[in-house]
Amino acid sequence: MPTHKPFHETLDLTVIGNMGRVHRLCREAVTIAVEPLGLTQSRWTALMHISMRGEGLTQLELANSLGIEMPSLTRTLKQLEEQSLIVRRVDKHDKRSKRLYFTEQSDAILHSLQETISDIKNQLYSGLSVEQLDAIAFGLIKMEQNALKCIQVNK
Amino acid sequence: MPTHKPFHETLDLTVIGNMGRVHRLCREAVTIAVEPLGLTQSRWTALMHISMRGEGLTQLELANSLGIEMPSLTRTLKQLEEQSLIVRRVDKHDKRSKRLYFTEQSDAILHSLQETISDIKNQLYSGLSVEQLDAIAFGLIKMEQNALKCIQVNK
DNA sequence: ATAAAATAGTTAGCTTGCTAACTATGTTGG
DNA sequence: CCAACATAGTTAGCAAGCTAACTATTTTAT
Repeated sequence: MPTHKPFHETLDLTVIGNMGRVHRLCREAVTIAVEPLGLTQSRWTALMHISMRGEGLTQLELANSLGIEMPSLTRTLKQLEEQSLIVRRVDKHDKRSKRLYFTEQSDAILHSLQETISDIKNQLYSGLSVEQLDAIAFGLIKMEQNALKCIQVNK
Repeated sequence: MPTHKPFHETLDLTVIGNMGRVHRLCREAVTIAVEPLGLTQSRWTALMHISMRGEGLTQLELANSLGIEMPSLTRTLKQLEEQSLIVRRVDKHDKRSKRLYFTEQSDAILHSLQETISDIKNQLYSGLSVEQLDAIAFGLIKMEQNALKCIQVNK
């Protein structure tokens, strides 16, 4: 058997490694709390962003807001439309675009979502000061920029 | 159409939202650089952790190290074994356990991996001080604990 | 004016996380 | 001692991210 130098002497991907797990757990925490509403993680996130950005935004705008690609969003929106929580209407001036609107059914759900998420958010961020949260947010943005540059160069 | 209060007045999931995207991009940056070796993200991560923890660890130990569940790991290890980059050997004393070992083929790959990842890591963390990275790591760990508590309570 | 390029969205299929339910082995308590 | 429970690993199938390749429009450039 060959011998191998341990990676940890030259390599520390702790932050990257932790991020995925923490992200999964945070989303799961919300999803469990929100389960009675029949919403998965991608669906409540999408609803939340539509509400945040305001009804009538296009799918592309929503995808950018969510930081995901269009095909990922298409699936989620299809499910939300089947649940009658949104409608997709073709834009009058540009027939390629579809704009997103809420329905009567989504009203109650949105209020419940808002309260639940606000509550969970407090629990997730508890013990962390605004400064600490800012530091994390700053670090993440910096790492995102670095990653994009890195991908650009090597692709 | 019903009216809706915008979420952003009461809700800020920026950090959580960013985490998933940043994590994906960081992993992608490494995966692109490492592509010539024929390794996907889950496979190079697993190899790296086996190297870090030392050959001969069990699958369960590796799963814990990676922060993923056993079934997720089983698939990745099956692929690595098909690529002849690891072998799984049943433990002598506990026939339920399988211990993980490198092969002759993995030797060259591991060295190349180590160098590439070390390089990418520097790029990803560039512009961030040790203090800032510590702050992020601390924040992530705190949020993970909060999320686990939250899941426990609501489940 | 129209042919070519760009853009919005969809579909198909991959990756990698998950849970639930299973097998096989090991441990423990009555 | 052995029945019940616990543990390591696997299999099957879901969730949600992705890219590549497609359609249908819109814009641009000759």
